[in-house]
Amino acid sequence: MKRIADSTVRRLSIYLRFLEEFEERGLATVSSEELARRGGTTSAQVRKDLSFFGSFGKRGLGYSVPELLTALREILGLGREWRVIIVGAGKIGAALAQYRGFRQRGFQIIAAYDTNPEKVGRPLEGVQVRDMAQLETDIARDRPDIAVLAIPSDNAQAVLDRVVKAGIKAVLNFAPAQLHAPADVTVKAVNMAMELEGLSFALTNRE
Amino acid sequence: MKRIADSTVRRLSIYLRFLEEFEERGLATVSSEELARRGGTTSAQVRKDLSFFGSFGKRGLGYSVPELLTALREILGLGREWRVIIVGAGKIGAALAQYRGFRQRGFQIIAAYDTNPEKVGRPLEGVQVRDMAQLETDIARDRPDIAVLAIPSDNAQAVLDRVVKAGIKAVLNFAPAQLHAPADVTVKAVNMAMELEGLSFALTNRE
DNA sequence: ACATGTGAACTGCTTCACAGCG
DNA sequence: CGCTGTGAAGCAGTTCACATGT
Repeated sequence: MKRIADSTVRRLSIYLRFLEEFEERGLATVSSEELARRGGTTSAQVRKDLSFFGSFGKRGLGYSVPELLTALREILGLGREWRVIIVGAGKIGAALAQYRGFRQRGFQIIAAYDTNPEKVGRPLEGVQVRDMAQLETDIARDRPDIAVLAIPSDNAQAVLDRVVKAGIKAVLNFAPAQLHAPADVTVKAVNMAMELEGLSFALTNRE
Repeated sequence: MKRIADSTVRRLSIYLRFLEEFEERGLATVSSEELARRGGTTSAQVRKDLSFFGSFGKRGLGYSVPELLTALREILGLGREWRVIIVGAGKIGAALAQYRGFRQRGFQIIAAYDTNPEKVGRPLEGVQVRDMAQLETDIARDRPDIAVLAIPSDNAQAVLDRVVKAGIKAVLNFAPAQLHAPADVTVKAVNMAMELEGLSFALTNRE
């Protein structure tokens, strides 16, 4: 398959949200123009994004909401359950564990990990906290698809190396560190400090 | 000033982190090559990024670590304290309130806001929780620079409108919703669900 | 000799504009 | 006629390659 731009995938996620909303409201069809307006982009962009994956619309009419919804879920791989582990049972790990948006879209949190003996064994927001020492054996047994790193920067690369070696191919990193992984492993980063610095830059450099 | 790409600003944040580390280790100079290797980019990219703001290096030698550090802090607007409010005292708000990386870089959290009377009045991770009803009057008095939205999607646009109307020009949004604001207001979004969907896509569409 | 700074070339994402089809 | 689907054009960000300064 042709390589798809990151920006395209992010917009597909956005369209998906609107379509879910439209479905709830019982709307039968939607135009690229409508999706664009809501998503802060252009109708041409919407059509181009979708065109990479097929022809989902009807000329002169627009897109069937349920049909496009199904197509987008398929494209994004949301037609199945993904097994997720959270590494780090601190405040951020806890916030993630209780986040309803995950389960809702098929991301099932199967366990959290921490080194702190105080936390190990106790449930965290309904998720079992296990000892980091078990990480490799657990991954071999439970075969999670995704690891979320909610740990300090210092250990982030070391822990990434461990989960990668154990066979994980997708990682979401919350540590404010630039991590390196093999090409067949996808690493996405959420860096709050960096976003704030972007705001600081914007506030400072406005004419 | 020429418009600076978002991607450039993000990379400057990354370089800043490495320079802080280099300074701690007492290194005097660093080359664009070294910064590139650590940051997962190319030396030409590093030099181009910096060139938008001036000439900070010495040919044949590289960049002075302390000098480039000072320059980057200046560029990113980190030479001052930024006043931040957190709207939403839930789990995510709590995780943000205790996050040490903020204060460390000059982002001072002056208050959190919530509608829940159980939470109002009690401190959250050392931050005072106030009633959302006071939002406008407090903003007028305290003049925060940045608002962080850690609230459910349903209210996110309404709350954004309120803080914008009260004079806030920079917003960091954690709600998984596409928000719209006037052009003179910078809105950055952190969307965990969307990042996970990006991973789902990557896992699904690999050849 | 070495590493920066930068115009030029390139790559790839976005926008345009219109043919195609319901 | 209206709106999609899509080549072509336009534009922005990245990479190249070398002149420049130490």
